[in-house]
Amino acid sequence: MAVAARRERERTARREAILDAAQELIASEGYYGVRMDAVADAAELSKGTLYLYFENKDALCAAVATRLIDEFIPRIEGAINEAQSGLDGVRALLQAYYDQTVENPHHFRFALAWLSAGERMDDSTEAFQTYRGRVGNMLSLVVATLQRGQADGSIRVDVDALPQAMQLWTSFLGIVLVGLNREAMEQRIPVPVDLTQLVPLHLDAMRRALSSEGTA
Amino acid sequence: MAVAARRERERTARREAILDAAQELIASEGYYGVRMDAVADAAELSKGTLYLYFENKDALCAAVATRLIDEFIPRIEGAINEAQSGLDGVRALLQAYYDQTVENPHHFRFALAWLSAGERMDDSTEAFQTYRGRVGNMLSLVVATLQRGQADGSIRVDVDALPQAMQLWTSFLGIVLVGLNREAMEQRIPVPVDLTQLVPLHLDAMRRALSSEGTA
DNA sequence: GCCGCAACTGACCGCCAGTCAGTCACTGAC
DNA sequence: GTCAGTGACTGACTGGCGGTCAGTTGCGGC
Repeated sequence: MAVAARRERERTARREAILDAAQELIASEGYYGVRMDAVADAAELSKGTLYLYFENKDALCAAVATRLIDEFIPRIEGAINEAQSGLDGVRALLQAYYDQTVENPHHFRFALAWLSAGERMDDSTEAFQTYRGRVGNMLSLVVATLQRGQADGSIRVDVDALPQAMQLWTSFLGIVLVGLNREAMEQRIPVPVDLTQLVPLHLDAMRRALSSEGTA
Repeated sequence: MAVAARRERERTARREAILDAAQELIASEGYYGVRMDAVADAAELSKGTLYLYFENKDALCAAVATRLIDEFIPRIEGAINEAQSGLDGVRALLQAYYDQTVENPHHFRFALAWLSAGERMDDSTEAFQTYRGRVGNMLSLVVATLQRGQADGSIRVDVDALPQAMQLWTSFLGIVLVGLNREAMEQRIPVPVDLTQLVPLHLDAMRRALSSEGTA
């Protein structure tokens, strides 16, 4: 059936077109500002059609976030591979993740909405499963980099790589969150502080915490 | 005018009653699940009346969050004061904040919504100003504890206390965020990990990063 | 007894995610 | 050639919720 094959191609093309439209709108309006009507308009479709391709708004957003992660995981891998040691690799990983996220913060905003929404976000859809897989890939990168550092002697070996990776990643979550809204934050928080130092300070702290130097 | 004084008392009492109702509903439904109609019902008022006491939902939530912070800042201060050194004080502060937040996570969820909502949350209201003041108080506690540690020699002196406090606090944000949803997270994240270690691991990392030992 | 004023009410509005009965265009069978 | 079947698509509609405002109520002062 050549027809079925063409239908399938057209279907994925349309899906991509919807994602293009959604991604652009998210870039200009932010996750919270996007309306499904606007996505439909931009994709030159009616709103009902969107729901033939994505189960709901969250699933659509998850698909966009997956795309974004796919774009920048290779760049982060590149940065890690250039590092001289595992410990330097950790620094490179975090810095690359931060730089990428500042450049395009939308995948991060989505992850945050997911984490903080608790039960209110429907994460049972297929698009979400795919997204979760990507999050797993990111974490695997962190674990692998820690293990590399333990193997080459730059990172202390008296902790398990997996929980330590979670600590590393999770603490960085907060740093990125505040770093992203640096300017707004400096006004919002009723304390005069220069947040440009936040990332370097945190990287230093993590280096100290992870370095094999100082371990008996 | 005794009448005016009584009116004033009644007005603040009513405001407190609304806050009571809102706080209870938030505790059972979560910040995202609370509806203004439900608050009005619980307070035995009509919805319109709520808006005579609070400019909008965000302002009401900010007022509830302020209450919650007011309840537990003293307990955190107590924990800090019992610590032997500034470095121990940092540990005590974070641990106390974490324990309090696990017990009643709603102030944290609100802070998170504020931080991640960006421009979409109206933080110009008076209730919000008050709330911001409380956030400032929390941060001041962190700064003071760091300075105490620098004075007593337990914390390294080669960094400024204020930016370091921001690093400390901000990185803890992520830890608390994930720690709060520990069980859900362990299922959600596609990596088998025991998140109960997260907080102790982070406290150890911070101790290493801040300790004066190891500094030239 | 009546006026003024503040508190309060609840029907109503606008916004937006999500739905579904109906239309349209194409395809393959005869 | 035509006609029934099928999948893609449509857009008016629904429901939920934050927020509004014209109208009501009742207390205090005169």
